[in-house]
This record gives sequence, structure tokens and C-alpha cells, in this order.
Amino acid sequence: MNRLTRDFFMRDVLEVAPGLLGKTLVRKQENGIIKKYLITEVEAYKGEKDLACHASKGRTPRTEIMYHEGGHIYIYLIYGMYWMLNFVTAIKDTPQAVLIRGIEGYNGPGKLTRNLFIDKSFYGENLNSSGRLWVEKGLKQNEIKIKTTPRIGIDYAGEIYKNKLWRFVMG
DNA sequence: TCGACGATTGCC
DNA sequence: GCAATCGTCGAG
Repeated sequence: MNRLTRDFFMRDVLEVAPGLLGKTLVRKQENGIIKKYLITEVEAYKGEKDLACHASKGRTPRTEIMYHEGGHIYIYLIYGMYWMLNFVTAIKDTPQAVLIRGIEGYNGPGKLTRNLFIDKSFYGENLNSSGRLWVEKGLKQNEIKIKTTPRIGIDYAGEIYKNKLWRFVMG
């Protein structure tokens, strides 16, 4: 079995996020067909101090899952139209998540979820046990070049956090 | 209850 | 450049 285990996601988000580049996102559709995509672009959102992180506003019904242990799926709707796919990281009570921004073939977090038919119903599912979405090994870490940049669309996050190089792109 | 706003996208 | 479109959250 190539599925990444709980331990992979139980680390700090700044380790997990770049570690997800080159890994394989696996989606099993309702008709049983399995599709696999290399992960090419991610962003890290780290804790209540990170003003770009939804958890900066504390524990709410929406952010609740980020306070659980790594490996859970955090999904939310943005601009009334697009579902954003995130993976919770680290141990319990440290709200962190990785936004999956791009996979091979689809660039853009909204287009990605639309094409893979991922929506609110995935909220709270666990990548260790889900029968329809998980992550597997992919490229070897030494085969990958990683570029870092500031995160997209978070100008409101204040000078410190909007400039953090927490977007990771493969290639 | 109400209003403001957003980790985006695609069209003008 | 800007509208689409609606769940979430804090204020009233």
C-alpha cells in the first residue's frame, strides 16, 4: 500500500506542505474509477498567529477541524462558488492546514475541486481511512525542485504574514 | 436577523 | 478592470 500514513501529516505544516509536492492525489469516483494526479502547488497556513489562516479568528464551527490531529480534510467555500481543499497537519490543538492549490493538469484551487467533484461533504474526512480521497507516494524528494513565494490572495494578513514564503511550487 | 467579505475564476 | 454568488461570522 502506497497511501501516506497518519505520521506524515502529524508534522509541522512547514514540513508537510513542501513534502506534499510530487506526491500523488488519489480520487476514487462514485463509479469506482480511480484517478491519480501529481500535486504541484501548495500553501501553508500556520496557527492562530498567522493572520492569513482562518484559525486566526479562533475556534469556530468552520475552523473546528483544524484543531484536530493531522490527516483530516478541511474544506470551505470561497466567493460563494469554489471549494478549497486543505489537509490538516500537526498534533491536536495546533490549527494548521495545507491548501492544495494545483495538481498536474489543473492549476488553481477552485478548478481542481470542481474537476475532481470535491465539495463540502468531504469536510472532516480522514486521509488515512477515506475510501474516496487520499494521498500516495509519488516522485522521490531528490527528483523535485521546489520554488517558494508569498501566498496568493492574502494582502489583508499584515506585513509579517503576507510576506511569508509559504507557497510551494514544484518545478 | 443583517451586512460585510472572502486562501477565485473568467469574461469585459 | 470587475462581477458572480453564498456560507460564515461578528455586530446589533
